[in-house]
Amino acid sequence: MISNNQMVPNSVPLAEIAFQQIRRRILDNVWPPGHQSLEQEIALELGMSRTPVHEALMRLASEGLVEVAPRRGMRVLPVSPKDMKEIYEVLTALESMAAVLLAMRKPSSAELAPLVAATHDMEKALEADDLDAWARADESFHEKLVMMAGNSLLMDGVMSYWDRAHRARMFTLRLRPKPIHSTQEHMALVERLQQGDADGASALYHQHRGRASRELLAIFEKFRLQQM
Amino acid sequence: MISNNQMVPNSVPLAEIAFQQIRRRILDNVWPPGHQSLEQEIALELGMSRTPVHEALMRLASEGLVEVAPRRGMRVLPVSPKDMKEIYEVLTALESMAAVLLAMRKPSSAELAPLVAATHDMEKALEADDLDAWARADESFHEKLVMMAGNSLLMDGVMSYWDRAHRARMFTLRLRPKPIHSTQEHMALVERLQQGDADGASALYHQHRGRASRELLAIFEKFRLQQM
DNA sequence: GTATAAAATAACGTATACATTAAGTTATAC
DNA sequence: GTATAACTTAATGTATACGTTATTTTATAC
Repeated sequence: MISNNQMVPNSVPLAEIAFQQIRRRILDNVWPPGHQSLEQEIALELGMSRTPVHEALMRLASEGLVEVAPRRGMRVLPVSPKDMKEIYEVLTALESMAAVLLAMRKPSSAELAPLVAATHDMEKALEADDLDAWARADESFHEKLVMMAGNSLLMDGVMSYWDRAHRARMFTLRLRPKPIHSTQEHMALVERLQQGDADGASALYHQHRGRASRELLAIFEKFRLQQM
Repeated sequence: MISNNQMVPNSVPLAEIAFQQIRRRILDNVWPPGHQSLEQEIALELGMSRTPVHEALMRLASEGLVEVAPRRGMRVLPVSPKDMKEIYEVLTALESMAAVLLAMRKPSSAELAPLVAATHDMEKALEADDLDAWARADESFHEKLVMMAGNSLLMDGVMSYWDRAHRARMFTLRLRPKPIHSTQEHMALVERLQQGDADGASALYHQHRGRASRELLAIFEKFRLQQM
């Protein structure tokens, strides 16, 4: 049995692995909001020393997923209704800018085909009553759109903010009214993009995200989810 | 002589100090784009060990101010015209959202007074030909506006993106045409805010930032600043 | 029995030690 | 003389050791 202590440090830093692993546990609700862990515990669980774990926790804290209390390690942060409101406002700003940038490029229908395909996937998932598949297709639509805007900084920002909203969105997925309007709104948006109608695309996007945001926050209120 | 090695760790973490110190050197161009330093050198200069310096560098890298090359330490990143274009697109999205949020709150004139005051400071600075004072007043206007929007996540994001654009803006401050239109645009914006005209405020903000962005990029082209 | 003070324990921030790896230099062979 | 290979050097990533501080527990006094 090989038992030296640095078997595979090859090219992927342990700090990066720690970051990804902890992030995944949080996003998948394996570590639900309020969960606490000590650096030492995490290090042991991940088979590394405290150093890379500490570095990962600092990063996760700056991304708003955890808080590091002075003496009781990290704590997975809940997402309050206020947080969700703020996140959605930022996302609406960034994503509608992506729509504007894309519209100004006057994309061809060929270029927009993946968006149409994703929208069809949403429709099919809805007919099959597969909400998870619907959520995946919906995320895919928005991701493709932001990617096509051609601004990598914008893309990075959007992804970071998505992370914070992910758990709340998953939680409310089965509590909110069936998202029957989304496919129509997506198709209308694609049409505007193809016409190069930046203002129209922006307005539609604001409307689309505004509705989603309102629905989500209404559920939060309804279920008295002060935190989740 | 006291000579133990942990004299003043009281309350402010060294990693935070390292982050601030290095950030300031970069923003003030003490370490210009392209400047390289080794972790050990920085640690020596700041009177601490490599550990907190390493942590600070990771953070600075994630904020886009430096890059950590595999073996030659950190390197201060230049800001390319493409970077500036991307940063300004993101900032335009976030700040115009701030204007929308503020307008929807229908702020009183008392609340908006600081914005008017900052605009007057800009005017005075322009008359006195004091470009540094003008830049400070201009930044103050935008900062106050974003702060008043009441979304702390938005505020944090804007500040982070400002950091990246700061050096380029300082550099072009004396190369671009005198910013005589800014005060008018600011006053027009304040008027829209006071009327609660969210769409008008948003449109004006886009126009305002769009003009600034075009002017800045034109200078970059003119001076062939492939990087700075 | 309760409250306060002191001591012990535990966790993080930081320093230091170590190992891996990449770059540079030198030596040898053709 | 040039090219390739091996060795030396140096810098980071990670592990470990240490010191400080906060919390908890225990002991003592009222």
